Amino acid sequence: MQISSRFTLAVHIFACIDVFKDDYKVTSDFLAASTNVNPVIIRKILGQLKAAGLVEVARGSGGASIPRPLNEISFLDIYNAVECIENGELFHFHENPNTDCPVGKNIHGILDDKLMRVQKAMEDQLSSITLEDIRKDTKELIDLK
Amino acid sequence: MQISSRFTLAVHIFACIDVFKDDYKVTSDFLAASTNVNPVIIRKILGQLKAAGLVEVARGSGGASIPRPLNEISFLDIYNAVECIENGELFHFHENPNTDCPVGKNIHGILDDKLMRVQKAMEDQLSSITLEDIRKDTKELIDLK
DNA sequence: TTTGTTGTAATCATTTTTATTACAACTAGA
DNA sequence: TCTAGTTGTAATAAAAATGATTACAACAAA
Repeated sequence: MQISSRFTLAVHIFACIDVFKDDYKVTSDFLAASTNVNPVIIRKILGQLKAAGLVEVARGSGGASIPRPLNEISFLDIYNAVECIENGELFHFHENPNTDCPVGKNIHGILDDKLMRVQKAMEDQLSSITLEDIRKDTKELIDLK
Repeated sequence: MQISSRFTLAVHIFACIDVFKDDYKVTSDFLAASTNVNPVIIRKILGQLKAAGLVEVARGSGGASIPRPLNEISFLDIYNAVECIENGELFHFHENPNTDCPVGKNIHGILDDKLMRVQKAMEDQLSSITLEDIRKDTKELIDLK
């Protein structure tokens, strides 16, 4: 199954905060309007990003901001903040393989290192992309039009 | 969310077919017993693998077999056969970002190439692992005990 | 004190996964 | 040819995850 839209939503949120930080108070309603997603969903994601120290959210007065340099926030940081993958494992195993079967008994052990390599390759790529890349590309596209 | 256990199940199925091919008729019930998964699920996965040309299943008399050399079947082949990811895209986007917002209008375009790189890295790793690797490791573990 | 906002609980609809029952179609062997 | 075992598939259900929505207390600034 696909990786939850929470991840792409989170990147969208960051892009909005950065683009509009000087001209608007970027509230959950503001972000909901740009993403076309319910404001409560936005607030949940902001809560996860806040817990990971990736955004600051002003209680009461409202508005989100980014407390760190954009090049210090990677896609992997965001992914980890919002994904909540069980055990941090990308691949799901069937629960109770038959331990009386030599294959059933060993399948997890046989696959673990290989699947970990796959997951690592993906996470390495995620960590190579930062919000600074997004900022540049966004600016370019906005200036263009 | 995690990648469906259909993938790890499929690898388990291949390992069983190979290990037991000389001593048993490897039916969906046999595989269900080793994986501890319902035989209908096994038959569905076998159907997907068959459609991809990765296994042969004997209608009527029963039993599955692998028609190709193990080193010619990669994890990516299996992943593609059973995953059925929508559009083949690993990452899910929120549906209707606001096109009146410069960020909403461009977010998909901005992210596409970057997310494709991530997906590609993962798929490249998947394609580097074959059933021959599984056969070796399985044999080793079984002989050991 | 008013106004706008956040954080969060509760509920619901939808989708996806997995399990399960049932049975027609099929094949090999008796 | 009949029987027994198996596959393919439909139908249904249960469980889990996602996302939407309503509601409201807590909060902070003007």
